[in-house]
Amino acid sequence: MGVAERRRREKEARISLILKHAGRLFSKQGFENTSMEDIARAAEVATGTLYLYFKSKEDLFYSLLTPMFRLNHDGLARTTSDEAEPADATLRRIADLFHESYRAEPDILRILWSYDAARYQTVMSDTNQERMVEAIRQHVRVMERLVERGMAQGRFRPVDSRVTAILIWSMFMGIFQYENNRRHLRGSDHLQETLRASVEFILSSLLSGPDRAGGG
Amino acid sequence: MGVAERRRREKEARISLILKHAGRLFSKQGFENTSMEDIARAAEVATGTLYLYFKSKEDLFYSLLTPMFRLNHDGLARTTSDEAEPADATLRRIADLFHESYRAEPDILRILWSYDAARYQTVMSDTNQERMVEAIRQHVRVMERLVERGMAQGRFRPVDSRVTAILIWSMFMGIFQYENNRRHLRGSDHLQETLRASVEFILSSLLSGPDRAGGG
Amino acid sequence: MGVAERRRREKEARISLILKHAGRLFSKQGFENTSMEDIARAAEVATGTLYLYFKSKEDLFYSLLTPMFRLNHDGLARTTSDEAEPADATLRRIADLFHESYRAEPDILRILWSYDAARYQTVMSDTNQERMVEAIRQHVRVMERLVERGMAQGRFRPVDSRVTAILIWSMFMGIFQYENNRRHLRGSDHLQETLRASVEFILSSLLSGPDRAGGG
Amino acid sequence: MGVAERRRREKEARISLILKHAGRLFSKQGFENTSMEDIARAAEVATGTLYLYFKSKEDLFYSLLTPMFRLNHDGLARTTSDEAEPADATLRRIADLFHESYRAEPDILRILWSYDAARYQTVMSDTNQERMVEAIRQHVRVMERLVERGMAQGRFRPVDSRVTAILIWSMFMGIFQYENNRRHLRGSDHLQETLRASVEFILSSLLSGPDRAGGG
DNA sequence: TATGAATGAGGCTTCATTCAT
DNA sequence: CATGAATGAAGCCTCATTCAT
Repeated sequence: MGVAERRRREKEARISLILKHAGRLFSKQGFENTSMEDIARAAEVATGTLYLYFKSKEDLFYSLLTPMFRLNHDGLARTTSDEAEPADATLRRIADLFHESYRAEPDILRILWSYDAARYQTVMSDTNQERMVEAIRQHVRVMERLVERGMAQGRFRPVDSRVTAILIWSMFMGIFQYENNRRHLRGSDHLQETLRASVEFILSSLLSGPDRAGGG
Repeated sequence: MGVAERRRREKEARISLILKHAGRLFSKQGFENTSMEDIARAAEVATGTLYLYFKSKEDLFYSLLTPMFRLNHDGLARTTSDEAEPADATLRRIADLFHESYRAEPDILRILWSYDAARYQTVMSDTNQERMVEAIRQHVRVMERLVERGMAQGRFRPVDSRVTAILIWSMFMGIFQYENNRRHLRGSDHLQETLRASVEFILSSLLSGPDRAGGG
Repeated sequence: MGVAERRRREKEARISLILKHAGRLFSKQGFENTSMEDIARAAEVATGTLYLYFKSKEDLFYSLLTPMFRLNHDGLARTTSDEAEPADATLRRIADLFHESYRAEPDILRILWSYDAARYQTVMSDTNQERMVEAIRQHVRVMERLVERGMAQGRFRPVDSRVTAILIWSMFMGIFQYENNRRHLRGSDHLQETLRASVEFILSSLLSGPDRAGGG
Repeated sequence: MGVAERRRREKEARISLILKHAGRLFSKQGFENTSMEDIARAAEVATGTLYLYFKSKEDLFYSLLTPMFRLNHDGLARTTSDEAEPADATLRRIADLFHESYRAEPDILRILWSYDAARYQTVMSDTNQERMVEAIRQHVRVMERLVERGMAQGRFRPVDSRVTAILIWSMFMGIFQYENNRRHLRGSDHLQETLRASVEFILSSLLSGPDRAGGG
């Protein structure tokens, strides 16, 4: 009994070990430039072991998306759950949530911001394509509801909440890409400060009347 | 002599034909999923012919960056050359310039917005890596000077011009990525309107005093 | 002691269970297309268990030949033991014996008729190769003695008993192959009737004088 | 012009060289035990070259069937075309035709006699399955018509022509298998004499009245 | 200069076999 | 004894690159 339990835990540990290294390699080198042998070597298992847990290279790649949904549902939902909180405060916390998510699992978030539907079409099943898109859509919807709340609270000037949500989301993703390159090339890490600056920038556009803030 | 001249022109035409099809295929299918034979077939030349003009697949890929610099130098420089123009007007024209560039050469611009230093490291020489980075840096610098001009003109509120330039640039690139996916998945094309909305959003943050505009 | 006895019986039961499923799979899918895991799953044991009883996949395969020898020794010997019986009657009973053997253990007989020395050379040890060949040789010898008996009885016209035995044996094996394909492709089962027709055909050639029969 | 012609001839020569060695290896070692590298090495070409001419290992295998149909249509049709010839004489010539075919292309004929519908199902497309089956069916039909002709000529006793055709065909294929094993194991080659003996055996069953012959 | 057939290294995947429990 | 997870060699196939014409 105890044995079965241990086995199960070891199996899960091994799977998540493989996923960790796979995510790291996939996001660093891309799907095509990462070989199954690379992953096996990094995770310190034999090539064949990968196929005990994943049906194919694609399957392994897709499995990385699942944790992303958890971030999505749990994290974002919790952060935005307090409807009474001023929208600008919530937005600041969202930026920090993204930043923390990045610190915890950079590879996962990178899959999100570098998602290219046209390129992944060849390597993703329709189902996974759809899951991916749905994850992004939900993120944008959270932003949209937040903007609406800000307007309802009288703190945000009236805007097109849908378009504004897209702008905010795009800005965040663009920052991830930019700062990631900067860190890779320069070694300097400005992600958090740029994210925060972007929030102030956004708020200085959205906040109405006396709340209007000066940027970062 | 006339013959040599014709030969030279034919050669250049052939090269640019190859580049056109290569750019199209690379950006549609990615670097690794595009074979040299794919390119040869699309350009209607033999496989071996590619190697007359490009030393390797990488070399061919890098050669696509050159036109990007032209956009950079020629287009952006010209668009921002009139120092007397109000910065907000210039920014609106920049957004349209980006949009036109995308219409003319979507593949080129995509290389820019999907640039991932870590991923390309394996497939790019340091030299080309540097050229790529320099291109982006110049773009950001143009934005930076524009923000500075806006402040000098008294039209923009005082901000950190460097950070703000990064935010603007990141927002543009994020929008390209987002709208490109949306178009691929939904078939609807909102690129120009989202770009324009982003400019108004930015300006509603930056413009000082009575000029402050309501967003898209 | 009773425990040891039970253990022994369980072991034998397990071995013969494995052999049953192995034979079924080998003959349906061929040696190379049948994996040890296939066999383990069919026999409802673990993969490793197979290696408790068989040194290798080859060894397992060879072990299937043993029952074939039993058919050979026991069945054929018994069927042809009555030296006083008219040879033609014996031949008819041999055909039925083959047919019954096929019904009981189709896989075993198939190994016999599809035996290809050149192909099996790579996968069989010389020893097993020899056992296989010896089995076939004994079958042919039984036929040969039968033909000789028929001639001695004055019922068969004088023929080369060796060659005739080969012809009969080849005909039987050819019929197995042909009818097996027909059944697989058409779903119709003509094995027994074709075997019987072949016996009558053979007898119409061999029987001398007034006994000469009309075929199938 | 002459160049194109030479190229075409070289290409065909290369294809038939590959086919020759592939056929040899496939029939000696079987489909699964023959690797593409084996074939490439035997034909003295690179692995990739095989894929210039054949889409897959299966495709290469199937391509071996085509020559078989030529034997079928051309050879058998020609041999049996003279409707006035006594059926027994024709049968003797058919046996020799088979023997010659075997001498010319043993691998091809072996594919025929070792054809196992159940086994090939996994490795053959339905189309090729059907072509294979059709080839065998045509062979049997030729035998059937021959038997009918023999009866019409009054040389053969009345029999079920269909069943008799199957018996003859099965006998031939069984002999190929048997003699091939014998030659492989003993080094002695009795194929032709056994085939001829089988014809005499068959005729001693079929021929009516005074023509009835004594066996080999 | 242009061609495209040929090359062969490298990637994904399967599976016989081992071994710790 | 029995298990089944882990191993890693080997197979099929692709494709960047070369070279004879």
